[in-house]
Amino acid sequence: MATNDPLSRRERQILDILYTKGTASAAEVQEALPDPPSYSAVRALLRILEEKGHARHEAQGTRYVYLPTVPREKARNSALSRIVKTFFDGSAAHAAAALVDSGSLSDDELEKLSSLIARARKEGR
Amino acid sequence: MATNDPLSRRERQILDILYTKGTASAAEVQEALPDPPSYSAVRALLRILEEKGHARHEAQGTRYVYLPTVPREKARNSALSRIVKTFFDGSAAHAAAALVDSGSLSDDELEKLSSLIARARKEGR
DNA sequence: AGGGACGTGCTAAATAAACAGCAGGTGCTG
DNA sequence: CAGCACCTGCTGTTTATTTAGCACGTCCCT
Repeated sequence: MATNDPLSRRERQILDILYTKGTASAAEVQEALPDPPSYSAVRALLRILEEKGHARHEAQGTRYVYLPTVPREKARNSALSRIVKTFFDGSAAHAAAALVDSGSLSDDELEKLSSLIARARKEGR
Repeated sequence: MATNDPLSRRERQILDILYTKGTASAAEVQEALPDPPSYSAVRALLRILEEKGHARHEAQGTRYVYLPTVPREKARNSALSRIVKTFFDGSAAHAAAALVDSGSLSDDELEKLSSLIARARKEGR
């Protein structure tokens, strides 16, 4: 039931894979894992994640696919806010600036972001 | 020497504290730690972080202060790119949008960000 | 229907992480 | 200068994590 208890290294890695892929079978998790352990080790970890309430499985035909219980959007917001707190002295603005400065945004993306900001400024007043 | 080996739970917590505070004594780390263990346990962890090359200490008067070896800016960029990859399908733009949408930016910050984007668009062409 | 490929549940063993305690050293304070 | 408070170095033990192995079930293919 808990959702903010400390995850072990492997647990974190697996959960990240689930968030990246959205959904994954045990075999997919295994191959996405760095230094992949045995298949049954992966399954054991998945079971633990389920027990802790971070993941669940759905029967898809005869096999299971695993997925995170906490919705992606929630998880990503809390991941962002953790980073903001740790590396940007709590300033989301600085973090956003770092992303813009990273140079990985296309011209088109920059334009869209710009209009998003314009909208936020209107709403915010 | 290594900088991208898997850190254990406590190691990561401590390193995060060092990045948050910039610099910290063993005692400060201890009190910032959730569920703080004994003082000597903290010191043991700090020693491990040093061995792994993630932290170092400087003698300040008679005691030590600890600090990360990897500069904050580098660490934060790699933290950001990890999140972008995991939660935003690799799109830094989406991540930036999420930050803007978080509503935690002041009007002033929005304006500054906007002009930063304008500059990026000029340079980027 | 037999055999192979692939799935699951469970459990026990090896490895890693986390922890606390002790010995000694230094400086400060009364 | 004796005692206290606080620091460091080290080491052994406990607890959590990570892992592999085995038994069994199901589907599919020939």
